[in-house]
Amino acid sequence: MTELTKRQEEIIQSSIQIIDKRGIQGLTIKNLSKEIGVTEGAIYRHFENKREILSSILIQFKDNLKAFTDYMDDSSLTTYEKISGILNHFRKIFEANPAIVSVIFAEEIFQNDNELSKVIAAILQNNQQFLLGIIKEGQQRGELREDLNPTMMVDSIFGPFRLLVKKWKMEEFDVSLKESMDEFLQYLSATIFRR
Amino acid sequence: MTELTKRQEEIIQSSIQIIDKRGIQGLTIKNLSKEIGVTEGAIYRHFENKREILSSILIQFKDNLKAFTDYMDDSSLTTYEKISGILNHFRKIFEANPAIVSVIFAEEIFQNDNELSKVIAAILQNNQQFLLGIIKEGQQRGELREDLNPTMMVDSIFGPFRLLVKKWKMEEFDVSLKESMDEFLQYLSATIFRR
Amino acid sequence: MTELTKRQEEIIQSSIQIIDKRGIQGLTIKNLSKEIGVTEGAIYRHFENKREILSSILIQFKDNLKAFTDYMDDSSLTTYEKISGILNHFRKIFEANPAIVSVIFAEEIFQNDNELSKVIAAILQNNQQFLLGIIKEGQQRGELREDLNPTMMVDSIFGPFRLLVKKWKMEEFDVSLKESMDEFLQYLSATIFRR
Amino acid sequence: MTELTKRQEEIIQSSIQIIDKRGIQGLTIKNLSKEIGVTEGAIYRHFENKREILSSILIQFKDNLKAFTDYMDDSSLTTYEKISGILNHFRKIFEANPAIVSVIFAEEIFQNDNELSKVIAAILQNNQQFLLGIIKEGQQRGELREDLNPTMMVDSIFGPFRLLVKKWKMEEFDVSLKESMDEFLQYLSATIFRR
DNA sequence: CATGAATGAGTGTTCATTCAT
DNA sequence: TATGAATGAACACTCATTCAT
Repeated sequence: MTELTKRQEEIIQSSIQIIDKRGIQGLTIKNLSKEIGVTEGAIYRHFENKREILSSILIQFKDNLKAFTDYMDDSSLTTYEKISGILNHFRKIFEANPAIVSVIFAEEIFQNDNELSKVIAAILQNNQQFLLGIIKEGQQRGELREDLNPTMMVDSIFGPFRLLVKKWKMEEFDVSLKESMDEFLQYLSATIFRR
Repeated sequence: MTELTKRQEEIIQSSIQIIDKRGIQGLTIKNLSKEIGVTEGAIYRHFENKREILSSILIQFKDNLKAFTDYMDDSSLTTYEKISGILNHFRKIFEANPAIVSVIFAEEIFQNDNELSKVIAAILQNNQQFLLGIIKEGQQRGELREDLNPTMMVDSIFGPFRLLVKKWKMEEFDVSLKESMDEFLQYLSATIFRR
Repeated sequence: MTELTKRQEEIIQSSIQIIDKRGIQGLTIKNLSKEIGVTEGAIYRHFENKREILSSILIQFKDNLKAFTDYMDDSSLTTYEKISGILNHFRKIFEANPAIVSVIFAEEIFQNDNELSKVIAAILQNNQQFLLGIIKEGQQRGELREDLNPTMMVDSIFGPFRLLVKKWKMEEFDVSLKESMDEFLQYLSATIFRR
Repeated sequence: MTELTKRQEEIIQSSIQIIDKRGIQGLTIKNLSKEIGVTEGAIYRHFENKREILSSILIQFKDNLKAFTDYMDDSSLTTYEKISGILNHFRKIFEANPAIVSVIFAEEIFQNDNELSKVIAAILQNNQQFLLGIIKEGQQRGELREDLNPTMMVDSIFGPFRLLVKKWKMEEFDVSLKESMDEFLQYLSATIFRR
């Protein structure tokens, strides 16, 4: 929502990179400022405090997602297209900025901070609700198996997807995320879609 | 492997509890010693340093798992019994000590430490290999669908399982883990098991 | 002495206000610039540094006082009129700008700075000398009791006066300063003036 | 009330000394630890934070005063003896530890901190109430002039007394505090006591 | 005149660890 | 075994001041 200045973008990007490489404990103002090439105090011209930096990362991600789901909602696609659309959207985000995986898939990072952990929880909740809607609709339309619990279906999509992404990161992008995701979509076709 | 003294057990338990409640950043020697009711120096009688405490947590968990998989290997059970056996084993561990979820399912905690993150990776790897073996056997036996990629099946078991456990924790045990797990096993029956 | 520009006046007024509200430690260039509504750098267009601001406050006060005592000197008033004249002069200054009390009656503020603490000491010294002259004259004229030590009389005027003013501030102007000062003058009449 | 350890006493004494010499702004944990000859962190073994140090100074002073006024209350002395008793008690405190004057007579120091400024206000209030009681009793007994406002009498005792003490400090103990105080008591005899 | 960005030194505080007792 | 005191490095953050624009 709020526009970020160039320096703010830079700080956020560097923060994500640091968290990715060295974990949340590695994200110190000193490390951050060194990476950017300014003094520690300079950071505080651009963000009130460290929390605000973390908060900005999450809000940015959240806004991005919101824009996507809004767009998705009023599109007339098949259930399969919708589900693969969501996963591909995430994939592109991750491919463009692999470091963000370490932030988004590690809610523990924000455990310290009540407000931030609420934002993370909200993101997760939103995603699940959004997918749940699509799945229920898919069942009504007869595109998805009706004998399966919709909530469980949501978990059986996001659960393995997370694992796939994490593996891709851990194996340092040896396998293309696209390929393993396509395989997963095929797997889904074979298990939860009707034929 | 190494036997732990009573104090060491106490330290480990308290550490897990603290990580659960306040995250890895909350686990300081000061907090830990306060929780146990000794001075900070006393901790160092029992562990060389903080790393050793973290390391002990992981090794304990790993050993426990190893014992279970060893036992499981030579048991003559159906594939369904094996898979549900594994999940139930984890479930019981988590129910007995819910705090450990926050440690085991948050690999990021150990990102700082190369050696520790290898241990975590090994645990994950072991679990996956173990389940993969069972699944391949299950396919050969004709108990599991043969048209599905076995590796993908592993992910589609562990992925949702993780989500289930996390939800159970986040919702503060409102739903019984047993119930939601049974539902998940049913879901698996309906998707990857042959009928 | 030196004429101040409008912005300089504004800076000084805001500084006094801040010291009053938040103490000397609250007077930072950041706070100051925020209060005025400019950036921090802008302050340095008008004063060389923070010291100069503090210095200006004192010098302004000192000049004001000097003008008054000069005027008083050659006036042909009774001792009572002179003493009440002084106290009323202060009273009017304080009533017009209550915040200045926190600066003028808190010499500790300037303890850091040798030069500034000399200015404060000089102001105090001047006041005392001025009042001492009036008192000695009053004794010669037979208007004041001659059995009392003149220096002690000075203290017994300025001492309670300070307390009165501080109480007036602390009680947030519930009692009128005028009233309590009149009472004090009556008290003086009854104790050090001859009848 | 709370007993202080030797180190705590040392920290408090050094703090008072530093405030005396360099003002509240000079009291930093760095300065303090340097003066004592330990590292900065070491301070925090003995006080939770800087506030606690300041707080301890005040509470110590307050307790000391309370003990004295309690003792004074049930003593059968003349009004003159009581008043001179109080002033001499303060004098001895100040002579034994001149630096404390800079803390006790500079309420501004604690302006930052709501709780601490309340303690200072309470000390002042207590003293005034205590003296007020003595004065009213003195008037009833016919030892003090009855035509003078008792509250004003309190101010006319504490006001000049403060000034006397400050002068003694500023002039670096050139004049003995005892002497100027005796002179002040004489002055009081001549103005507010009956003869 | 003022802004926006930066610096370098400093602030209070916390941390893992050590060690004499 | 444990305590109590300490260290040295790090932490997030603030400060007065400078300077190109």
